[in-house]
Amino acid sequence: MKPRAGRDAPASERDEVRQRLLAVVDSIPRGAVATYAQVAREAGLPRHARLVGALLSALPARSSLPWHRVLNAQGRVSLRDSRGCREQRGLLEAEGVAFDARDRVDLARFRWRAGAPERGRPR
DNA sequence: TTGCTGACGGCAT
DNA sequence: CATGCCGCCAGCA
Repeated sequence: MKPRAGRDAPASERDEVRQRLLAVVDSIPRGAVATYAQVAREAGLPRHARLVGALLSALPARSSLPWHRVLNAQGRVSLRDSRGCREQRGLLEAEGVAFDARDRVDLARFRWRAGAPERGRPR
C-alpha cells in the first residue's frame, strides 16, 4: 500500500504544518475573510481544507487567533453549534463584514487577497 | 488495519 | 437554492 506523507510524517513535521496553517489564519486582516481551502492553499497545503477546520475546532477558547475570519467556500459560517455561529457572525459584523439575507458573506467583496496591496474596499 | 467522523469542497440532480 | 454523493485528509477507536 502506498503510505500517505502526512500521516506517516514525524510528529515534529505535522506540528510545523499546523503552525504554518495557523500563521496564515493569523495574517487575515481585520474586516476580511478567507475560506478554509484558501487558508490551506496559502500555507502551501492544497486539499487540506478539512485540516484547517479540525485545527480551529481544537483552538483554545483564549486564542488570540482571528478564527472567526475563516468561512466555508459558500461564504457561510461552518460551525455546527448555533451559539458559536452567532458569536462568529457577531465578531465579523463588528469589524464591518456584512451578511446577506441568506446568512452569506459576499466573498467577491470581503475575501482576503494575500499579498494584495492594502486598499480600502469600495463602498 | 479497518472504519467512521468532520468548523471542507466541487459537481451532479 | 437544496441535497446528495464522492474525493480528500488527519485523528481516533
